[in-house]
Amino acid sequence: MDKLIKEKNVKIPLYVTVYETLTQWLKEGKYKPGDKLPGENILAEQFQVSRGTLRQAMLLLQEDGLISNHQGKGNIVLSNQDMQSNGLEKVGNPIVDFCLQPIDKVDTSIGFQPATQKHQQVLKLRPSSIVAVIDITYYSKGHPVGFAMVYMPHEILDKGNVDLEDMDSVYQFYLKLLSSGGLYSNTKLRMSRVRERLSGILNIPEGEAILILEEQLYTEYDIPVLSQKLYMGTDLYELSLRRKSK
Amino acid sequence: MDKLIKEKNVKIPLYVTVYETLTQWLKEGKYKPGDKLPGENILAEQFQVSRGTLRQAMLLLQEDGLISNHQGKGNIVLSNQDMQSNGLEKVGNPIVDFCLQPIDKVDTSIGFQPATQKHQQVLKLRPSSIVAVIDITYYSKGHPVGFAMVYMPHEILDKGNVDLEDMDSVYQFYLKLLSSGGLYSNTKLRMSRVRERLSGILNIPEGEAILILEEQLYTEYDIPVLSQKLYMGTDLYELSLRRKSK
DNA sequence: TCGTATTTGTACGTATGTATT
DNA sequence: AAATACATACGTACAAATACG
Repeated sequence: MDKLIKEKNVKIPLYVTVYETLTQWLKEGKYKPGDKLPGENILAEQFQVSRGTLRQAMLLLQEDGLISNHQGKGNIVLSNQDMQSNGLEKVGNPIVDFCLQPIDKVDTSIGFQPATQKHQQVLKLRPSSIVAVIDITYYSKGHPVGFAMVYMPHEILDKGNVDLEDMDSVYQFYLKLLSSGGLYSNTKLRMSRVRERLSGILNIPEGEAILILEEQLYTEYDIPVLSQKLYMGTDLYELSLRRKSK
Repeated sequence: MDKLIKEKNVKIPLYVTVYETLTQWLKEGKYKPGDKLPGENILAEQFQVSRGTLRQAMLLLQEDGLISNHQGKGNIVLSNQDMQSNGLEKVGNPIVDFCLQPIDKVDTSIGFQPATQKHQQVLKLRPSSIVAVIDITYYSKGHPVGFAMVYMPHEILDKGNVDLEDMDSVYQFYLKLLSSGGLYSNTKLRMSRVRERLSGILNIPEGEAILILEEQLYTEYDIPVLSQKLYMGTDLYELSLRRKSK
């Protein structure tokens, strides 16, 4: 379990390489939106894999929203490939991903405090535990546009071999966590009013509306990794996502 | 294609019934968070299915966030089952689903207009097409809390056998569409300011901030079903969703 | 309209690889 | 080192939806 952030293994399953090839084909336009892909039997033979393996690749393509499968019809290339960007439904860094202006400066600071009762709950900590509080301010063109309050069990930071004196190293660790894979979240999104402290940080008058994203991140092992509150200034953010039917 | 809204077939695949049984077991607490489920071979034998079929059921459980699979370890029951509600990542009716107060009244109206250039694009219509504009106002405790502008190709409504004089019938059709399955969306979420018309409808002063969700819905066949803009009043909404790593 | 061919969906069985305990 | 458990991969067969003559 020492590898919260693990390197990819070199071993790549067959169905993944097939999936990657097919993705490439679609990107190249070898098959265009509306086209029917060759039948699964044919493709399987072309790739020299069994049909089952090929179907695993198809499933990945479908999850990406690249194709649509239908019994009797075939596998059809879909047209909405523009929206391939990382939507909100994927774990990432919304403050950076969805800002309408490029983030060009980041300011990080870190502190430590005993776990509050809420932290004990959502981060599954003991009362004696220490929680790292990472504050991150995001700037665009010299102005603050977003702010993050990240709560992380000290243990996690500890295992990450982070230099707590080097703020850049702390921020990089945070980014690496977010992109490390195998994470999922409980996320809540709402609007609220800017209050005292935030008003100073984001340079927004008190009482103004602001977008708040609050979430807990867990590993695939169900281990809490962090809890964070993200503040995004109005008018500067547009969150995109892909929704699917149940 | 006449069945944009289709009834479920009676035929239920084996792996789905297995999945449903397992879901039931977890709900009943037969296996608790942190527990390891019996091995796949054992479960397969219990259900009298092949291991492959059982694994299809496991995949569904995993997608629901109910279990986590790990090679060599087993299938572990996860703890975050509270958040089983329909998150924003699933197609639904956010104005109703995420309002902190219960919606107790809905006011629907409908009109028709030629497809604008934008509609022609996102709804894939010809210039001569007619678009239905459905306006829906949502009330809670006598006050308007949300507003929807739904644009739908006339064709879709037509196939739905909707009584255009009966506003309740129109709204029910809209709801049925949203829950009909096999849909996906391109969704954008942002904050904006209340302007003239909306100010009157939602009874909010002009210039106030408001949450806007704008999206296009498509069928699994890549056919545009509707384009809509949802307005949700501040402080009254909290959108929850589940994010996953790529 | 009705078969028939095509194509994907479901299900089984088997074997081997790889991670964890 | 060995046992256990999930992951990958192959092959086969039939069912069900669709397309087409």
